[in-house]
Amino acid sequence: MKNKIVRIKDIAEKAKVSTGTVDRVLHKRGRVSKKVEEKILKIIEEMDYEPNLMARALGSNKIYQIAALIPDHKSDSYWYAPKAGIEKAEKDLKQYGIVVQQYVFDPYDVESFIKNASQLTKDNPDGIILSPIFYRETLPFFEKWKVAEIPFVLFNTQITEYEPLSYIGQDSYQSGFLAGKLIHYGQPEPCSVLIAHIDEEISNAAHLLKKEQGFRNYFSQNNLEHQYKILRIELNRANAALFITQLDAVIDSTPDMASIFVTTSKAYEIARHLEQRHIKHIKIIGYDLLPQNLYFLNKGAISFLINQNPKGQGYWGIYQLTDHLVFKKEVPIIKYLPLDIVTKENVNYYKDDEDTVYLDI
Amino acid sequence: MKNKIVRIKDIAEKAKVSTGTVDRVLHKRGRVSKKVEEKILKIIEEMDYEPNLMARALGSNKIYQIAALIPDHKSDSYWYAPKAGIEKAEKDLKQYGIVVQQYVFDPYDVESFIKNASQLTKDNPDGIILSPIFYRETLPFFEKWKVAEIPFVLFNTQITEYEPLSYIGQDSYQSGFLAGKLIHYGQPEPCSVLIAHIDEEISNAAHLLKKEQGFRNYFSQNNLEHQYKILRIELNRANAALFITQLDAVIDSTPDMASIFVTTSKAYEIARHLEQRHIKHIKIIGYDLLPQNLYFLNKGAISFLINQNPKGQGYWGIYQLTDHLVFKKEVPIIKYLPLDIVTKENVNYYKDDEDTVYLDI
DNA sequence: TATGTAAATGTGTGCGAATACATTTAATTG
DNA sequence: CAATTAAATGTATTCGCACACATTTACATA
Repeated sequence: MKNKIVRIKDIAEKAKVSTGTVDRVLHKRGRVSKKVEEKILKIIEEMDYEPNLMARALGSNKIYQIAALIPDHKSDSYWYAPKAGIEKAEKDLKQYGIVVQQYVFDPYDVESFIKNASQLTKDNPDGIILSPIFYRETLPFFEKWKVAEIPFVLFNTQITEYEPLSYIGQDSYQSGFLAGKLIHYGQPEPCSVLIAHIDEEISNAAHLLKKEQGFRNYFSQNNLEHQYKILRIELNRANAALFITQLDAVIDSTPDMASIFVTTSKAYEIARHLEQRHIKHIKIIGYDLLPQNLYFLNKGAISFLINQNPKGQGYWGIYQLTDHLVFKKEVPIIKYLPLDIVTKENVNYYKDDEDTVYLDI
Repeated sequence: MKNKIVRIKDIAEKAKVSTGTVDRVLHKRGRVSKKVEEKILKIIEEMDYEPNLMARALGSNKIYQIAALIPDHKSDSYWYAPKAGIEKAEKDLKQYGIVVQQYVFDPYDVESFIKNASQLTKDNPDGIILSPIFYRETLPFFEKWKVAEIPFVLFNTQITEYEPLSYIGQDSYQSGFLAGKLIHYGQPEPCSVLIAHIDEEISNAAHLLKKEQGFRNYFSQNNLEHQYKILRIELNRANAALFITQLDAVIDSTPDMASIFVTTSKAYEIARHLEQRHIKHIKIIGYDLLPQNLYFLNKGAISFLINQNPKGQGYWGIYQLTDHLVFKKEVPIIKYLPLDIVTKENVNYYKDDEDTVYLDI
């Protein structure tokens, strides 16, 4: 009942030492005799001491430089949201001494990535957040950061070598699985279904393959293989004519195609094309709430979007780093964000208004 | 570039007054000459002063008593989650001087509500959070709290008279609308659909009616009225035999019934009964991730659950009060939580593990 | 002009922790 | 055993703000 807040001073009194000694124990700064250390630790345990985070942040009066290595949203608007999330987090956490320096690279240019990553490394920040979209080129930097003991957080794309402080993103496999369910639920009759990978070099994009695999497994695990024929296609918008030709080819040669699952955020490209051809019976499921996708979602051309919450990913990344750096909290190694099913009727609550605050129970 | 953090002291220096005077202006404590006040306000504006919230909370060293007037979860397990959310928030916000006192009433006993509300009022807390499930009986207390200038936050159930500090919950109408979509999407062929209200006195539960209305409007707005026949039923578990009789009656008299929309968190009761009768072709859509619901969701007996995030509601309520009391922030009058569509394939990411943290971008 | 008084303004301390620095104690050496 | 030094422990100040209290100013009144 009467749980008064325990302060360092209280611990010190009880242990009959000074606050300085307690502090040393709390921060493992050494220079404390084993005997005393043990006694203090025991008392801390007993009294259930919890540091006052505000006093801590105030007293240490430190500035933490966090580096954000992110793709340029001018090259791919998907990256606008993580950037926004990062900036929101910076604003919220400024009071704890968090400062974020952005290093923006061109997602279609490896050199640009390397250049920025090098500069970042030279600047020696206290923490790093990045989306490691270039697998091979990222590894050497991980190595360096490990050596320099700079914690780094990954978002959007997961790389398991050189264990990061934390990964924030979705379970790609499960999201594909979920897409399978949504298509199956809306299409109980036998039909053909198309998986469309758009705009990514599939060989280098492990998460797209995972999505595909999850999707396929939904049908196989539910013994639906004989009812659903699953096709796949890789498209690239760089060559618009080819894009259309290839898409038309598969559509025209598959009269019973009922649904298309787009594994990237480019579902709107398919929707637009189907609209131009006045095809209405093909349902589309895609990812992410880009304005273009929302347009077709509201028109009914896209049935569902799975929200990867890119803004939340950015926000969370900074948040986790802050927890680690400022509050010395333990941070979950993997933070899977929910697989939000977004449709015309609930999209309003996922669209991002500036005031949304991320909470986490 | 060089935006050093602005402190009260900086303002005082620039205005050539003492920090005390600036403090008085900041807190509108009066006792400052008009001329000086204006000057200081101008400087505050110019320098874009933002108070250091930690220093503030630390310096004021105040304890805020928040009263939580909540239904007993022993009477209805739905209320377990909000309570958990409130307790989580209390734990997280303890460091800011937040203490929550719970007043638990029996949701099936108006007297119990009144008794607790009276006691609460007598205890004169700094803020109140409640779910006003008894409409009529709540209003007089709102009146009192308004007079006493105690901010109160509503969750789960919205009452618009006596504007509260904030309402946290879902848009019931829209959630019904969404349920309509989900049923329509999974059931494109003409059929009958049942709306089931379980365990609530419908006349007093405005939000259930809103759900029903939203549900019906989905079909009418999409010109589906002639394809879908919508039935409704009110059931009460208090009389188990009657419950079953009534349910069976409507099922047996409606051979083309394809879906049931349960407007409360009791979808599992329907699912259980259908299972006992070995009926598998009827799809169920309900609310909330109660363990019993999850059981049938994972079995496939319940197709979708709309997550009202009751834990989040509780958490958010306390959080908003804290923002208001401690940080003097402006708080959104309505905080609609998203209409999460939960199905077997994504339920894992909505289930509540203890460590989840609510974030809010 | 002296005095009383309210309004206006200034000052000092504490909140809980971090940290630099000061002091005490113990161990080691010639 | 005193001198030296390293290890262990203690103390004072700071962070930015709130708030109680102290002080100064302005103005009215006798």
